[in-house]
Amino acid sequence: MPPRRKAQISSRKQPKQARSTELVATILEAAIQVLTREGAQRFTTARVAEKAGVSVGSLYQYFPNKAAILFRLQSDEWRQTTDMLRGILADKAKPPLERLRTLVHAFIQSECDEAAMRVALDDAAPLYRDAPEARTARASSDKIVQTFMQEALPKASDATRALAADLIKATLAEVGKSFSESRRTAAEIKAYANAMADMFCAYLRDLERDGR
Amino acid sequence: MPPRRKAQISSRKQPKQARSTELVATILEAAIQVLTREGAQRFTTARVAEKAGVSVGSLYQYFPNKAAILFRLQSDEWRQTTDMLRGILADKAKPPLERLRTLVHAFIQSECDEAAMRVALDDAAPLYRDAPEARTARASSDKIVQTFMQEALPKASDATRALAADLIKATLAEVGKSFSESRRTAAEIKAYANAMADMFCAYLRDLERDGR
DNA sequence: AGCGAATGCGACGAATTATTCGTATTTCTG
DNA sequence: CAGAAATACGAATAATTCGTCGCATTCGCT
Repeated sequence: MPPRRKAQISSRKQPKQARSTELVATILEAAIQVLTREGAQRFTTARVAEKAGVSVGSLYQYFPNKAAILFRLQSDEWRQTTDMLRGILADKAKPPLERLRTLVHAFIQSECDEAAMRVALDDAAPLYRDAPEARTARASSDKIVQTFMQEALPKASDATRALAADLIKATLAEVGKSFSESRRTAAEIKAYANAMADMFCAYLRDLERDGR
Repeated sequence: MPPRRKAQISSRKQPKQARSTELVATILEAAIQVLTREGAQRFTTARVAEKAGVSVGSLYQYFPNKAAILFRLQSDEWRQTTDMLRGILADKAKPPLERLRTLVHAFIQSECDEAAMRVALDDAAPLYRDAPEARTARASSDKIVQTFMQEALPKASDATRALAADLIKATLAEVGKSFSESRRTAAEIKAYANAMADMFCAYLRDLERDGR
């Protein structure tokens, strides 16, 4: 059942007519439903096709395999998130650390809003994680944080900046994920985001003060 | 293939003779091999049994299902880690924040030492995550961090302490996991652990200074 | 209308899988 | 050493799974 070797993930065929474009959209929507309602374990091409009211054969016209559907979902989520974060960090009217705080809140909130899907998508990660397309996608967010660090840590060395960027990026992503797994009230979410922002700010302030 | 309903995870039968005790040990060792070498996807009872030089039937004498084997591995790892951390935090000769720094280094290091297994075990998490046994196990580590926070943040409120404990615990666990996925040099590991410790210390110092 | 291309279908093949159960073997006990 | 209990075996079973293929239908266009 697991594809023996390299998983091709790039799309098999581009939809050329309106109906097939819509079909792809229908499939993706159904895929989200199946993923959130049934979980990663029970995410199968047959179930997705059935939910979409489409035949498996049609599905395989536009997605070379199961992993491709998952990767597409992940990719869409990802683009959406990075766009949001880029927008927040670009607002140069506010000081860097305040932007960072806004970012943390926005990220945690979005993570909690779609917790079920994020968790399921994460469970399915082994299926698409090693695809080359996934790796290239990651690089784009690195740049966003890197340039932010230039502003937040003007006095620091490049190495320090890179390390801080790595750490904050990982913390945000991973901890957000684990936090979203357990249902929380709005107040808890806010408190947690604040604490995380406090932690980041304290760290960055120290780094800048010591001028490393 | 996925067990339709609730996964029983507690052990089926206790080994009573020496040979069966050894058999269980052999199975667990083989399970580690399979998990690290083949990954979570290809972790099957048949493969484990084969690697152990044992029949599947024998395996099922002592493990009610596949998830039970994985849970057992995770459980062992977990106990080992918490024991180590407890030991580090108990050394009251050093000031709290210094102990925390030692702890971060030890944790990240151990995570990197067995990266392959940790990653694979994490990939398989959906199979055992929802078992009640897994939930109870988590509580014991909470206590360790909680009591440490009493020392590190004597002036803070209980709510603040709980939040800080949650945050640091999650960061350590999750970020350690993601960090271990990519191979790193010893120097990088050290630098990263230091940065993380810096971040924690900066945060805790701020909390304590403000006396919340 | 009519023709080629695009699209849609879903039964089917091939492959894996987890787990059971009847039987054979070994160990323990008195 | 005999009978019972524990242990070990592994072929057989029942479910799922992914992905394909030949054929039917619809679309876009002249």
